Amino acid sequence: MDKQQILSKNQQIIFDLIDKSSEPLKAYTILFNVQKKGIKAPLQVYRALDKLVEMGKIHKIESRNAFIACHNSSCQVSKATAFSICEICEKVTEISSVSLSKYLTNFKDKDGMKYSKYNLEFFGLCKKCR
Amino acid sequence: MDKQQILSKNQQIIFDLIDKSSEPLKAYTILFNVQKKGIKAPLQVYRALDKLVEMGKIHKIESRNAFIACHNSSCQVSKATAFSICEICEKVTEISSVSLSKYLTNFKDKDGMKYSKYNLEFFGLCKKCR
DNA sequence: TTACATAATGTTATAATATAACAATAACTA
DNA sequence: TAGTTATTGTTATATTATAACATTATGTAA
Repeated sequence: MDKQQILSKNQQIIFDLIDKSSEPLKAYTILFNVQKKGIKAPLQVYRALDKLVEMGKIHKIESRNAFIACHNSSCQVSKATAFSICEICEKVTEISSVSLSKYLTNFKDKDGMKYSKYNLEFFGLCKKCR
Repeated sequence: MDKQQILSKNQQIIFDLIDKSSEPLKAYTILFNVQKKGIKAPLQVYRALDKLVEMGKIHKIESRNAFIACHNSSCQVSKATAFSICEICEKVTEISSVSLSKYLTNFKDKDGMKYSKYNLEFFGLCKKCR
């Protein structure tokens, strides 16, 4: 899907909130923050989140049940995601390493099988917390 | 922590169930299956799961909220996990590739930071579903 | 421009996943 | 054997996510 596509009203409201956030946002945190904009129900949030993930505009941090905006300009990595997560301050950074994505995209398991889609989460301490 | 350590009663019951399962098990599926053994409450299950994950006896498949037994004999990979997940039949296989774990353990981000812990989930179609 | 299809929205209810708080018991250790 | 830590039991509740159904908006092709 094309990242340049136009967002619907709810999608735009929720994307804007996630995009301007400095940290991953959880669904109910999002809900709380967009209630003044008329989005009242969890399902409205989850539906927008699903679509935004599909489009590659945001990513879900699976280990945290939280969402961050994609910071890779290139579309093709939306199915090949890697993040670093600080175990103290919970800061999450999207990793955009060409060599890493090449390595993982080309990785073959012992049956010779390749996987076009993956999600990688690194854990450790960020600069500040070390 | 040492994988050879003795498990407590609840830990053993829950580990045995996960270990003999051919697919990842969810917490409430586990609960249902161990009620006849006297484990009645979700918290009893979650506490055992937490400990088993800590010990490296089981792993959590984050994208599925489910748990599988570790099938790597070597302890040192309990903090460096990789799985393949079939998007049709949901079959999950733990990947034990020395080159992959070496690559990821030695991976440095653009700040030169290394991460000793990671979780990688590959998605695609398994042999049967292709 | 209208009919049809598809996407998005709104709403209520409920399912599924996970933890808080407190009390009691068992196992380890000095 | 006293003190400490790990484990268990129990009730209640918090958090995350989806089902089901009705409605409105948008895109598309005759």
